[in-house]
Amino acid sequence: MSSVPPNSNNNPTAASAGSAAGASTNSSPTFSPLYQQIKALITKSLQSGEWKPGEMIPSEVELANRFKVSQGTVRKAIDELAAENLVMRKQGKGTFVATHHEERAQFRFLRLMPDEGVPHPGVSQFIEVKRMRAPADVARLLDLKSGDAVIFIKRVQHFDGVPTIVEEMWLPGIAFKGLTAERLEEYKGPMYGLFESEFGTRMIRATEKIRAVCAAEGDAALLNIAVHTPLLASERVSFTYGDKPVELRRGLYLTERHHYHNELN
Amino acid sequence: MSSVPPNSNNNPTAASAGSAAGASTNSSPTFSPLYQQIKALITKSLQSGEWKPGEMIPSEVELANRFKVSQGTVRKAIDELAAENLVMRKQGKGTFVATHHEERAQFRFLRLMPDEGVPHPGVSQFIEVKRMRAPADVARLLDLKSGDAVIFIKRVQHFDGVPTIVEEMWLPGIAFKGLTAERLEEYKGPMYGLFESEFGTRMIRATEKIRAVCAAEGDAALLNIAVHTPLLASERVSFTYGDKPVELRRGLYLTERHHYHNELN
DNA sequence: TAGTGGTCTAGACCACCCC
DNA sequence: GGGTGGTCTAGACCACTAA
Repeated sequence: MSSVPPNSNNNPTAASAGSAAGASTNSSPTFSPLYQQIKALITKSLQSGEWKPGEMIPSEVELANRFKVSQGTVRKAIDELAAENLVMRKQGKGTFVATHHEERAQFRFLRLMPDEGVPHPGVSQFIEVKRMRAPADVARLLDLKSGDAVIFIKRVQHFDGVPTIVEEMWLPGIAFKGLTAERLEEYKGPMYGLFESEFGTRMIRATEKIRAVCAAEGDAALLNIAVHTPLLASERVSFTYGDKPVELRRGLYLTERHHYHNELN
Repeated sequence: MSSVPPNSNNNPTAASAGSAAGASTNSSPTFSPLYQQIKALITKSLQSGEWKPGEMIPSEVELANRFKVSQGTVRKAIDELAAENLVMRKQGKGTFVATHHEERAQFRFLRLMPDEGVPHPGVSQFIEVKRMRAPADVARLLDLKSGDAVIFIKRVQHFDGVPTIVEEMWLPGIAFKGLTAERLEEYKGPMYGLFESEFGTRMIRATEKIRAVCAAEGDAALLNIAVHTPLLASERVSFTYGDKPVELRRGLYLTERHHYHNELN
């Protein structure tokens, strides 16, 4: 295996019906590079739970042997997974499945920063947790049918004793069966950590739309502010593996002692 | 040069006083990898204007020869520069210095998107352009002394005929000497394109802080809205090479038919 | 056809971590 | 000492672009 011409377009598994190897008349669909195929295979293992959040995945050499490719190819696949925050490399130790139970990951999805001092987790006050049928707009964003069961959560978050965020969340009822106010209240740590550990759903990406609005009566009362105080309104959809939407979150942020921080590159 | 042990910690230029090569007792400062040094050298050439925005930089092989390293090392350096949007690779053609004169780059720093339809550039209405002395807060953010000369620009941007953004900008007076209302008005294309082509300052990164506020009288008049309408208030500091701040921009965004879009990864 | 970036390999050595 | 990821090299071939 050392002096043969490399890369006869070997498919590392028997997954796809391989065809058209070295021929020059490859037409449109364009084959994906080996390392992309490896990346897809590793992602599938992550998704299937073969390696759990926080655990170490096999070493590069081991994966190279398993897939019958060079270490360099595995490396490039893992590089991309690390760039997408699906895994985390630790020199000298190994490569680990990313998890929401970590300092670093705490503020990955919450961009609201205190004007002064360092970011720190808030204190949750749950207002309501219930099962309901998904309204049309929620169903559309979560890729469900209108009327499908969803879990609804409403909470207020306090920072330094100041109520700052009021948010409503909708989660698919099937995947989050058994999520109750008690479970939420007794759980210490980030909510996405709970979802990951207890419900096997890991959020890996989100999109957010932000507007400015005026506080309505109910929200003003919860945040202990005057009606018509300007607030940031965020609508966030979070996705798990396979770009599947699994959470809709609508938040109102009080920006008197906080601001939404963003880096533009 | 083929069978010698590689990497005797050769410095590609005579820049730093090389020391401590293979010895095992390297103490704290930790040497940067070769490709990082190459990256720094390429960045310096970009900054000095050796290759201008839009131009092609030398090929990987050529740079490898120039720096006396392998093509793979140059490649890794350029990979990072491409990830930071300093250069753009085009397969089969070459690697090009990134520029703000491009479709792709138009909306890199403006995250305000129309609720319906595709993003498109707005129409500028310049309200005021003048030289002034930097107030303390502006000076601090631009890394100037209080009272240093700055260019002040105020404009309204219209989308589909609707005034949507009112923003104020401050630029260092020295770097932007000769920037007048006429120059701004006659220039077609993105403002950062003008700054890049006419003033040799390329914005490569920015940070943004966003809050919700109520429209004051003056802004309400400019945007043709009621006083106290909620608006997004953005404070953006843009940086050029070497993390040097070169623009402060304070904008108010009307979010009735637009929203601020963000991707969380 | 020649030149560019993109992929893949194989092997060496380094830096870091833990036993 | 032995394992992990990180760097660096050298050389082959592929895919795309332009003359």
